[in-house]
Order: sequence, then C-alpha cells, then structure tokens
Amino acid sequence: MVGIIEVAERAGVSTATVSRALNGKSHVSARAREKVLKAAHELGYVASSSAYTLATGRSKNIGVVMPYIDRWFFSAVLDGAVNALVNRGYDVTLYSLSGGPASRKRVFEDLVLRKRVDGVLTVAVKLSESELKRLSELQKPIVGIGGPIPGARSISIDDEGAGRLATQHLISLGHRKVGMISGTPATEMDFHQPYLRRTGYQEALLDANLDFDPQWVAEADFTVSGGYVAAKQMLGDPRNAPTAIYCASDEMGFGAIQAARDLGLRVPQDISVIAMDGHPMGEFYGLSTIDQQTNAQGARGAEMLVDILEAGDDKLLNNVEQLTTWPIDLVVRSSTARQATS
Amino acid sequence: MVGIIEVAERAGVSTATVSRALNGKSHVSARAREKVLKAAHELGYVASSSAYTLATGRSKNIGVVMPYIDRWFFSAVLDGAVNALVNRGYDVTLYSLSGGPASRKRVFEDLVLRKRVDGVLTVAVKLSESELKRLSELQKPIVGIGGPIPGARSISIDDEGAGRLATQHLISLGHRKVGMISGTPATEMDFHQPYLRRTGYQEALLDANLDFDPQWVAEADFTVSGGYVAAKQMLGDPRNAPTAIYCASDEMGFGAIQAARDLGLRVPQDISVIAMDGHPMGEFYGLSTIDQQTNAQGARGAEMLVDILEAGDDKLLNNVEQLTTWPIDLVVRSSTARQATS
DNA sequence: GCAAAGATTGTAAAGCTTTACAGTTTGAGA
DNA sequence: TCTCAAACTGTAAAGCTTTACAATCTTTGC
Repeated sequence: MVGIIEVAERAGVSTATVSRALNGKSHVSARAREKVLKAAHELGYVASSSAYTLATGRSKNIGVVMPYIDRWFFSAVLDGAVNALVNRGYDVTLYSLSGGPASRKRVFEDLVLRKRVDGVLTVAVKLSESELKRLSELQKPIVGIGGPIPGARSISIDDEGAGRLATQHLISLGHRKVGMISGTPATEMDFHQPYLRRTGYQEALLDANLDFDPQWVAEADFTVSGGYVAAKQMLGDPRNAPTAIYCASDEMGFGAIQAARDLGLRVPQDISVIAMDGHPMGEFYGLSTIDQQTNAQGARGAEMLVDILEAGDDKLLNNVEQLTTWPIDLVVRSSTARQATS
Repeated sequence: MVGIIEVAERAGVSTATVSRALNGKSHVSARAREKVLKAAHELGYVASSSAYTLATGRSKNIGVVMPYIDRWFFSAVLDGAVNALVNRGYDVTLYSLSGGPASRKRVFEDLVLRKRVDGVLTVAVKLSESELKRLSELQKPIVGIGGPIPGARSISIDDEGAGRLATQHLISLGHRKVGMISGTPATEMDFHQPYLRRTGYQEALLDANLDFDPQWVAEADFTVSGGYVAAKQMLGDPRNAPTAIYCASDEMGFGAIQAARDLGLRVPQDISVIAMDGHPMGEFYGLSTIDQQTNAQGARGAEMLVDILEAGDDKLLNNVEQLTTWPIDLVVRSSTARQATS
C-alpha cells in the first residue's frame, strides 16, 4: 500500500512537506507543492484516515443516531444531512436504534465512544439520563433535530403550535367533533413530539369551547397501517364518530383516508383529514398537512454541527444559535373541507 | 482521556494483557481477565477505533454506497443492512451519489479509499470502468445488491423474469393492450434494472403474439409524481390507451393509479395496474405487485460481506455464493382484474 | 522431585500520519 | 558583500493500540 513515505520519496521532499502540501497548510513553496501533488496523484495516494485521526484527534466523521431508518421522515432528514456533510468534507456513520434495547445500549455505550466521530446528530431521539451522561462525557458537540437534547443545540419545530394550527384549521371549517391520531406510549419513549402535538390539539379545542371526548384520541405507531387501524376504529362507531381527524404524521393520514374510504365515507365531504410532515406523496392523495421541510432540517442540523466543530474560538461558537425553532407551513389540499351535510 | 495504559495500571497488568483480555483472545488467565474487565468498566474505557484500525488494518466499518437515500427502496435496503451489521459488530458509513457527478467522483476517489472501510456494499449502482478499477485496487471485498458488480459477489433478483411475470399476469387476465412505465435514460445510468424489466415485458408480449406499440412505453424517474405524469399521458389519449400498465416501481404504480382516477378511469374495472418492489403502502392501495423483500436483501448482502471478511481461509470463502438470485413473489391485489368492458 | 510442555505475561516494535521545533535557504536592505 | 528576517524544509516525537517474540510461571507425567 502506498503511504506518505513513497510520495515523499517520489517528490524528493520530506513527509512533513508532503503532509503540509496536501493539507493546504502554509509555508510550502509553490514548487514543492506542485511536485507533491503530482507525485500523490501519480501514486493514487490518499492519507489513511485512521492515522490521520490518531495524529490529529479529528475523524472528519459524524455520527447520526435515529430510531428508524426506513420511514420517510427519517430517511429525508438523513438525506439532507448526508448531502450537507459530504459538501463539507465529512463522512457519516449511521446508528439505528430500531434493533431493540440491547443494540440501543450498544450504540451509546460502545460505538459512539470509540473516538470514531467528531460530533453527533440525533434525530427525534429522547435520551435517557445515563445516555445523556455518557454522551456529554465525550466532550463532543451534539445537535438534536426534532427534540431538544438538554445541554446541546437543537432544531425543532413548535410541535404544540403545529397541533394547534392543524386543529384550528379543522375548527375553522366548522367541525365540532375533531379527533386525533397520536403516538403510542412506545413511540413516546423514542421521541416526544406526539405528546406536544396532542397538547396543541387539546388546547385548540379548549380555546374554541369544544367538547373533548377521550374516544376521539387514538394511538398509533406512525405507520400507514397503524393510522388505518386507528381511524377505522374511531370512524366505525356511527354513534360517536368525529367529522374531522388530525393525524400526527402524514403516513397515518394516508391510512386514515383509506380507512374512511373503506367505511364508505367520502373525503372530505363526510370526513376531513389533516396530518403533518410534508410527505411527498401527500400531494397525490390531496392530503392537507403541516409541512416542516424535513430534508432541509437535516441539512441545517448538519451545518450547525460542522459550524460548531470548526469554530476556532468561543466568539464564533456563540454565533451558533442554541435553539432554532424551525418554521412550519399549513398546506391545504383536498382532504379538508367544510362538511357537506351537518 | 482514558487509554489502555490507565486500564493496565489499575488492573496491575501490562497493556498487552489488557488488549488480549478485552478482545477475547486466548492465553489470558481467568483472574487477569476479571481484573481487566473490572478496571475497564470502572474507567469507562473503550478502545480508540483509529488506533485499533492503524494497528490491525481492520476498521470494523463497512461503506454503503447508494444513489438515493430518501426513497423507500433504498432506505429499506439500508435499514436491513444496518441492523444486520450492528449485530455483527460493524458500523456503517453511508455514501450517497445523489449529490451530482462531483460528489460522486469524490466518493470513489477519496472517501472510499481512506482505509476507512473494510468492505463496500453497493445498492443498485452501476459502476463506470474507472470506478470499478479504483474500487478493485482497494483489495477490499465488495457486494452488490440489485445490480451485479463485475468481479464481485452480488444479490440480484431476476429483473427480466420479474418484468415477464408481471406482464404475463396482465395478459392472463385478458389484456391485449399492455403498457409499461419504465426508467429514464438518466436512471439507467445509476442502475440497470429498468432495462431488464422492460426486456422481460417485451418478451412476454412477443410470446403472447401481442402488438407492441412504442407509445405504450413511457419513461419516468421512479417517483410517484413521475409515474403520475407518465400514466396520465399514456392513458389520456382515448384513441390508443392501453388497458393495463406495468410499472417498474411501486411508487410509480401509486402515481399511475392516481392518474387513472383523475382521468375518471376506475381501477381495475377500466384499467389494471401492477408494479414492483413490495412497498408497504401497496397493501393499502390494493396495488398488485412483484414483491422482492427489500429489507431482507439488505440484511443478506451485509451478512455476505461480513462472511467474506471473516472467512479465514479460501475454503470458507468459497462457501460464499457468487451470485445469489433473490426470489420474487407475485402479489395479486385489487388493482389488477379482467376488464369489465371489452 | 524434576523435566518438559504448555499456559500466561511483559517488552517493544509496528502501523501512518501530523506537527513542534530546529535547522536551512532565500531575499532584501544596508 | 554581509546581516537579518522571513520563508521553507526536515527530523523526530506523539498519538494508541495490537501482536511477535521472549521470558516467566504452572502443570503434568514420570
């Protein structure tokens, strides 16, 4: 394998000069730099990242921790983060928590600690006390997307406000019986948006002096099928069905629309559905939603992390915001309307 | 930072013994092992991965290269691979090619070469001559999923057979005018399944002595909206519209169904749609499909790679299959049927 | 009780880069 | 031409682990 020594020999300089030339450091004559670049290119030399890391203490690699990978929200955040990071010269190593408690423990106890990453980006992860402790011992910067990490910078939408806005939209259309499909306690463990969104929903009902029936709040696991099952149950009882539903994710919204159709209900004439996230398929199914520009959130979080890593002094560091409240947009499509019959 | 020396001192042994004990090597007395484990745990010691890699030449890290991240097929493969790899004690670092030619070049020229990974898993990537050369110079094992890599082991479905099967299903229902929504030349660049699926489609038509009208083959970019646009165009012309469509991905299938509905066509009474992949939402939209167990393919590919890495001798290595033809299943749902009117 | 084999342990080198420090060259100004 | 500063370059140490080899201890068979 070709190392820095071979390059140095071929260029007729020392390894120190090779290193300086390749890393764009100053104090290298134009002639030496050129020779080095030529030699390195001819030999196809690329510095070994492990030796680089050992020598400098930086890995140019950041860890992304997420509870799921194969759900749209998470893959969109990941995509945004990966693209932003590759532009800044960083690699991404990916840690999933979907493998159960054992692998979750492993992620936090072992993997993250091996000095393999310069920083950590968490996506909609709620950390336990001990996980947080372990992570902060690392002394590496952390940025949390969708769920603030105590003591770290973060990007988050106003989940409570989002729940309120979605519910208000339904109320403004004249709906009086408004249901919600929220998260299960299990999903609460992973991330805490569901709770906040539900709070916003309840507040909006209260503000409008509307009844709140516990039967109108169902729990589901953020999947299409989960939303389907929950909505079918909620809408199936003719005595007490809501006329509008707010779903805590677009995927559950898709399931809810399908459930309504399977029950012979027309959307939006008989039942209105609004959801959250901004899933690209929402447009095709006419699903009204609260858009939160998922991909851009991932990119912004990544940028923030790199800014922190590369801020030389505290002054620059202080320019990096603590808590970024990410903007949201109400997108009204064809799944929400004033009821045809009242 | 606590290193192996601190652990050695606390345990009252040498660093060599600490290393052996922690790596589960033989030739360590039970007493020494216990002392080491205790000391390591008390100090919260984890070996630095860069030093480990430098010393051993192995990184316990594998690189996954994929053209997209935020599309279901790819995120499902990734999820399967990540979970399988974490169980085997490997990290994964993720390389996306969606950032354009410049970042693609960077991935192959720089990142993969830095001795950062022990092996590479490519997902539906077609490599150029020079990329292949660069990668094989690495002397690291490569496994390709969904698209064979010359000289490497791979897992692939029989795309031609899949195209034929889907088309035969439509023909068996009595359809005589069968269209297809395939990939664009741009997507062909990335991966070559579209071409093979189309070949299978044409063969099935030929076998059944059916006409083949170039107007019945449209190209789209594998997204829902791409499928929508293509299907709307194809079905919009009343003089020459097919009565059934085979889509090269489920996402395009969703778009096609929506396009049909927007044109006032009933699925499946007026138009049948079958697609490919096994997207979890397919069930909710009643989309007939060719299922290919995406997640499991990712897991299997990862296992294969680790088997190769950890096969001590060539004999074990030869046990690893060269080309695994992954099984597919025809899943018939409510989007395909005999035409109501003929 | 002794020799030999085997198990355990320690020392030190190797792995490859960056970088502090010291030394050399270059060029300008006197 | 000489001096001095500035720019450049090289030597060698540091970063942390694994592991070959040598040294020591333990066990077993007689």
